[in-house]
Formats: sequence, structure tokens, C-alpha cells
Amino acid sequence: MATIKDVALKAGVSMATVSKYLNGGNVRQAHKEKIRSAIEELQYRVNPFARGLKAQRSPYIGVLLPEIDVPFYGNVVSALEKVLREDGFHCIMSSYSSDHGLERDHLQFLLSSGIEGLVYIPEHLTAEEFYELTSRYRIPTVLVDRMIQGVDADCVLVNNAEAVQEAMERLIKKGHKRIAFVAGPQPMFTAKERMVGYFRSLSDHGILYDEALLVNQPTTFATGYQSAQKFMNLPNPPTAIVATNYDMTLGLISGLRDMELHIPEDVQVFGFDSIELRTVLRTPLPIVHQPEEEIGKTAAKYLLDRLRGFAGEGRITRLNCTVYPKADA
Amino acid sequence: MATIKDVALKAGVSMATVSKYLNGGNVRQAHKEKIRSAIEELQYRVNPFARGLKAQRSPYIGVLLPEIDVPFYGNVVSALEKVLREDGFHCIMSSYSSDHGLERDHLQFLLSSGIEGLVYIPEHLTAEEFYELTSRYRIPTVLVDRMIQGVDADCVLVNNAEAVQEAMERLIKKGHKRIAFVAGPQPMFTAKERMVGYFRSLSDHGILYDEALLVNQPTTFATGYQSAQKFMNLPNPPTAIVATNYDMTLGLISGLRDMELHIPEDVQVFGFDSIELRTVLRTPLPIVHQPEEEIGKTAAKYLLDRLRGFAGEGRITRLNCTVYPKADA
DNA sequence: AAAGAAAGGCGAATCGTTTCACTTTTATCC
DNA sequence: GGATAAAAGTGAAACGATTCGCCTTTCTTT
Repeated sequence: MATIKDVALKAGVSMATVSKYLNGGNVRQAHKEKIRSAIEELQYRVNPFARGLKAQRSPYIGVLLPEIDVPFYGNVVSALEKVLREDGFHCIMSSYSSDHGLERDHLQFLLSSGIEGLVYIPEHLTAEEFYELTSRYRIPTVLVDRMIQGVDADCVLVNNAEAVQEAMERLIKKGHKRIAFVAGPQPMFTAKERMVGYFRSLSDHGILYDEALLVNQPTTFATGYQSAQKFMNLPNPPTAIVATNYDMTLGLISGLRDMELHIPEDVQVFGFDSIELRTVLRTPLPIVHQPEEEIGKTAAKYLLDRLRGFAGEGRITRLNCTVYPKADA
Repeated sequence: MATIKDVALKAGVSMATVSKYLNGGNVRQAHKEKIRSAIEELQYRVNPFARGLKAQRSPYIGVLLPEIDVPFYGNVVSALEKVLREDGFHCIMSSYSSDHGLERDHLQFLLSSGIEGLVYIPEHLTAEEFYELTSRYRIPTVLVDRMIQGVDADCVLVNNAEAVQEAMERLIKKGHKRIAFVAGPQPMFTAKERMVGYFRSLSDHGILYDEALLVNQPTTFATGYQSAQKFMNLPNPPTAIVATNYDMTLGLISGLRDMELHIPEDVQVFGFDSIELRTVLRTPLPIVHQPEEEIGKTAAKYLLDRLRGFAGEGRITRLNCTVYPKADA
């Protein structure tokens, strides 16, 4: 494999000059040509390890998330990766299966593996734990989808409470008063925010909160499925149910189907996240859609800003969800 | 940041000994203890760049795929990543948007970024292009989901033709004779294989092939959606339609719904890939399910074998799909 | 045309490991 | 206990880039 030395030799200049050429320093036009063609001929590529060692700089961005195979994250990461790649960065992906221990371990693992920046969807880590791990590295970080209270970093979120409120608004306007809510576990950032929207809507419309109509469980298909049974077997079942992520929506619909209940006649469902799912049911499913692509792009932009030297307080962006159907027909 | 020198100093041994310790050489028990505690105290971590430079070895595995946000790939990668991580590897993920040029560029990009191994879901690259790019690097490669004709590498596939045949079998047994087929573009490996299954079933049952009942288009929601219209507007529409990936299945169902057609009364649908989708419709959707987790695990295992020195011809594994409902009721 | 400034070029040190070629210590065996 | 073998330890030379400080060339300006 050709080294910078080979290129220098073939181009008739010093290694230092080739290095300058590679890194955009001042090089005479004639020499540029020679170096370019030497590189071409030798098929020279910068050795990322040598560069990383000497220059403390790498093309790697760490991406740490709870699960790779959740469509929402997949879509966010897809957009993220495309933007970062255009700036010559590679994404090192790591998922921690929503496990606290793994979350810490993989964060450590990523940090110690030479990343330049970090995109992080956190779940369990506290500010103390986060700082304990990251402080020695001084790596620019963007938190996505969730915040960590007390961490000063760029942060890309959506307006969870407002989106849920809009969904609730639609249901209430249609006459629903008993509305159930399927949310993630209490400590989860998005679960909390979405619950705020739920409670706020109830109180805005003078509806009494019934704890039988709230589920806080892992954001899985099973949770949605079981919620269907739990709610619909109540003596006084809800007339509408809001599910707050994709898997729970799917599970909920599946559970209702297995109880031979119809949507929307027997119970209305408000879903979350999968815009494609919306149109496969007999009656189009109303849904809260998060701007996944925009989330990914924004996160990438924030990170690139920092990598280019932007300093300053952590910036927090709230992107708006879209509620479908768009116009309230 | 502490270096091996600091550790050596604090432990009272030479750098070489520390290095041996780190890499599992012979070190006296007493020294092991000292080194361990020195590392602990100094919070020493191996510098991956220095190691990569000197030892020509890195913890990075390249993963190159058409799209990150296709659930099938997401599930495969998720399993893959978990296995590789347990062996201390990081996945560098790159998607090429099903674009030929990007496919080549990103492969190059990954290769030149110091990866130890490659997991690759190819689409457009020929054997010549593949070898032209990879030959200088000698990096173990596992092809997943698709083969490249003429490339000698480990390969993890599913029994596409047989799975489709089984789906067709079920439909035919139920009395269907006009069965439409929504497949990916002709050159695509899986599309070709699945079509083989389709044609074989037709001929096995003496059903004449009608080209109006075959679609070869990009594997997208739109393709599925348009196929619904195309097929059902025929003077002699099919009584069943098989869609051969997740997005096309979803699009197909959505298209049928918008034509106010019912499944299965007006037309039966056989779906592909999303096991969760199966149970949300009024009538459970029959579906071909690929063993995504097993695919990922197998690919990881193959790659680890190679990284541990296994040599020999490329091994090809065909995993079996499951057709739901499981027992033919 | 001379002086000063700017641009371009170079040698050598350096980043933090691993590994080679030895030397020294410990263990084994008759 | 001495010879021999095996285990453990070491110094120093790489790996392939970047960068600092200094020197040379070229350009600008009067």
C-alpha cells in the first residue's frame, strides 16, 4: 500500500509538501499537478490510523441508540448518516437494547474508540454518569429525541406534549370523553412529555383523569397488545385510545383485532410514527408523525457546526410533528 | 490521556510488558496485578489509532447496505451488530440509496477507512467492479441477502424461490389461478430468485403465465400502490397478488384500500417481511417471513471465523423462510 | 533594482502502540 | 546441583502521517 513517502518520491517533492497538499495548505500549482497524478498512479489513500494518531482527528462519528430496528430511529439515522457522509464522516453505530448497563458500556466503548463526535439517543443515563464518562474526552455531542436533565449539549427534540394535545383535541372534538393512553415507562423522557400533553388536554376539557386508562410500559408491540385487552375489558371501556409509538400502535391494533373489535366503530385509535401504516387499514388511521428526516438532518448540522469550531451553550431545537389527517375534515 | 508509558512507569515494568499484558502474552502473575491496577488508576485505554497503525488491526467492521431504513435490513443489522460487538468490534454503517455510483464510492470509502471486515448487501456491482475495488485490501467479506455472480466470498441468503413457491402453493390450493406478482427490478438478485419461484409454481400447476400479472419495479411503497391499480383495472383481474417485500406489501394493501377493495373477499394478498403487520388487518395477512435475526447472526459468525483466520472457499448458506400462517389451516 | 513580504518547501521530531531480537529469570529433569 | 528448556522481561525500531521552525523562492512595491 502506497504511503505519503512514495507519493513524495514520485512527485519529486518532500513528504511535508504532500501533506500540505492533502490538507489544503499552500502548494505551487505545478507541484499540485504532480502530486495529484502521483496519488492517482499509486492509488494512494491516507492511512486513517496514522492521521488519527498524529493529528488527533478521525472520520468517525459515534451513534448510540436504544435499538437499531425501531423504524423511527432507523429513519433518523438514515438521514443523519447521509449528511455526515457528505462531509467525509463515517457513522459507528451502537445499540444498547434499552439496557442501562449496556448504555454505559457502549458509550464508553464508543468514546474510547476515537470518535470525533457523538449522536446520542439516551434512555437511562443521568447527567452525572454522562459527564463522568465523557468529560475526559471533550467530544461534541448532540442528544436526539430525548434530553438529559442537567447536560449542556445540543439537543434535537419534537414538540411531544403539543402533538399529543392536538391528537387529543381531535378526539375530543369528535365527542370522545373516555380516552385511554398507552405510553412508555415513566422515566422515559418522551413518555413523560407525551403524558404531559395527555393530562393537559384532559384538564383543559374538564375531563377527569382515570388511572385505569393509562398504561406505562415498555414501548413494545406486547404492551400495545395487552393494553387493548386491559382497556376493552374494563366495565367502562374507553371510546378512543392513543398509542405513543409505532410498536405500541401496531400491538394495539393487533390486540383489538384479536378481540374482534372494529376501528373506529367500537373504539377509535390514534397512532404514532408510521406514516405508511396509516393507509392500510379500512379506515385511515389518524396518526402523529414525527419529522424523522428533519430530526436527523438537524442533528447532523448541529454536530458539524461543533466540529467546525462552533462553541457556546447547548442549543435546543423542538421540531413540529404533523398530525394526520392534515386538515380536520 | 494516559499512555502505555505511564502505565509501565506506574507498574514498574517496561512498555513491552504492558503491551504483552494487553495482548495476552506471558506475564508473571504479580506483574499482571500491578499492571491491572495501574491501568485502573490511570484510566488507561488503548489508543486505537496507534494500535491500528502499528498492528494493522482495528475494531471496525464495515457494513454497506442499500438503505438503513428498510425494516428487513434494520433487523439484520441489529442482530449482526450485537454479535460483533461482543467480540469487541464496531460497525461502521454506510448506505448507498440503491445508487450504483454511491455503492461504489461508499465501498471505496469504507475500504480506505481501515475496516477489518465487510458485511455487504450488494445491488449493482459486478464481480469485476467488486474485485477492482477490494483486491488491494484483502478484507474478509460476507455478502448478505444477495450474491454477486463470480465473487468468491461467504454468502448468507434465504431460499427465495422455495418460499415464494410455498406461498403460491397455498394460494393455488385455495383455488386461485390468476395470481399476480409484484417483484423488484429484474437485475436485482432477490427479485430474480423470487420470480423463479413464481414461474416454477405456475408451470408446476399448468397455469399459463400472463405478463400483465407481473410487475418489476423498484421495491417501494409506490410500486405496490400502483400495482394494485394496474392489476385490478385489468379486464380480467387476478384473484390473488403476491408482493415480495415489506414496502411493496404495504403499498399494495394501501392501493387496494383506496380502490375500496377488500382483502380477502375481492382479492387475496400474500405479503412479505413484516411479521408484525400480519395481525393488524381484519383478516390476518398470510406472509413470507425471512429469518432476519438468524441472517444477521450467521453473517457475523462467518465474518468472525474469517477474522480468526479461517481460510477456504466461500461458504454459501441458505436459510429458510417461514410462511405464515404456519400450519395450513 | 533593491527591500520586504508572502508563499512555498523541507528535515526531523513526534503521536502511542507493537514486535523483533535478545537477555535474564524461573522451572524441569536426571 | 548443573544443564537445558521454557517463561518473562526489555530496549529500540518501526508503522505513516502531521507539524514546527527554518530556509528558499517568488511576488510586490517603490
